Amino acid sequence: VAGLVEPSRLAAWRAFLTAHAAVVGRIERELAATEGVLPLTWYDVLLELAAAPRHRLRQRDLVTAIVLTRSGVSRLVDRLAAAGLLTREVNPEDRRGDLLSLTPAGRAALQHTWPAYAHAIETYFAAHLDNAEAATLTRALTRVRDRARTGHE
Amino acid sequence: VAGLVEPSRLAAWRAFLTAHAAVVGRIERELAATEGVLPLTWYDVLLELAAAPRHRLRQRDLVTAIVLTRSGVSRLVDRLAAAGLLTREVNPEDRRGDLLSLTPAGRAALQHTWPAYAHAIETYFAAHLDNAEAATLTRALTRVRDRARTGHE
DNA sequence: GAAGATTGACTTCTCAATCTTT
DNA sequence: AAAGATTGAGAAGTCAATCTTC
Repeated sequence: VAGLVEPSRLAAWRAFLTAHAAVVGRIERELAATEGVLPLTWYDVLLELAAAPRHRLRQRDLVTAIVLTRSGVSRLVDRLAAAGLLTREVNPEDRRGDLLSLTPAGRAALQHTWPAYAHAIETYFAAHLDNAEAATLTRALTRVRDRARTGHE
Repeated sequence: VAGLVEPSRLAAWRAFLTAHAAVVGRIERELAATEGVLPLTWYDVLLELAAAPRHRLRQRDLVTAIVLTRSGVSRLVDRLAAAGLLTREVNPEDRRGDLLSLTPAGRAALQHTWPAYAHAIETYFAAHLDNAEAATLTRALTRVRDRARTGHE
């Protein structure tokens, strides 16, 4: 298990994998245990919607934003729609993809979830980073993510 | 979507989540497309076994090493055993948990997989980090992981 | 034909309950 | 009772094939 990858970078890779599993697992279990709070993925979808130009998105846009396959997004959106948190509206300008938009209930759920989510991020992630580390993580991981997306290789 | 978490740390959190999904997804698809190469989780289990003191571990040890629940480990080990990559041997000193050990086939698969895996890590992760970033990632993420594990709250 | 979305079949994981051994 | 492991039921994602609209 050596050669081929420079040791300090291999260590970074292992830390990246295990930290993700440990922290995300923790946070998700904590959210699941809290009454009326949305799971992480649901939150992400609604957040993207809230942040979108006219508060409307096609599923296509979610594929890259939340990093899921097309079918994964389709099923996730089904669940959110069934829960009444968003609606699909026909897009008159391109009937291939409906426009998703937040319902009032979706907006409320988003606001209600944020404090619990923020608290979990703070407790299990943010509190353990200093300013310089946070900046480095953002810069390095954003670069890594974008290269992986653009098919780099 | 503000307050409660310092913005630069929130950015780090978002980058952490999306980078993980993008990079791991990429690497797993690449390994899956390569003939005779093991999936990431399988590799991790065999690697832990290879690195263990007498090349033997209980499932219990895998729970923390590869960050899965007990039942997840149980099912994963089932698959590896069915594939002939490891065996369960009764532990005479404590019959509650079998000892896992690599078969020759498991050892061979490990060696055969490493070059492909190393190449993928290099291409989609390591190549995009400089030395300082790699060191910071390891230090910061290891700390974060260990705090999440110890129930920190 | 290409792009957006959906669906069936399948994989892998989690939780909760259970069993065995200590 | 606690620790290690397993199992049934269910959740959520992937791939490949398919359908609709551009």
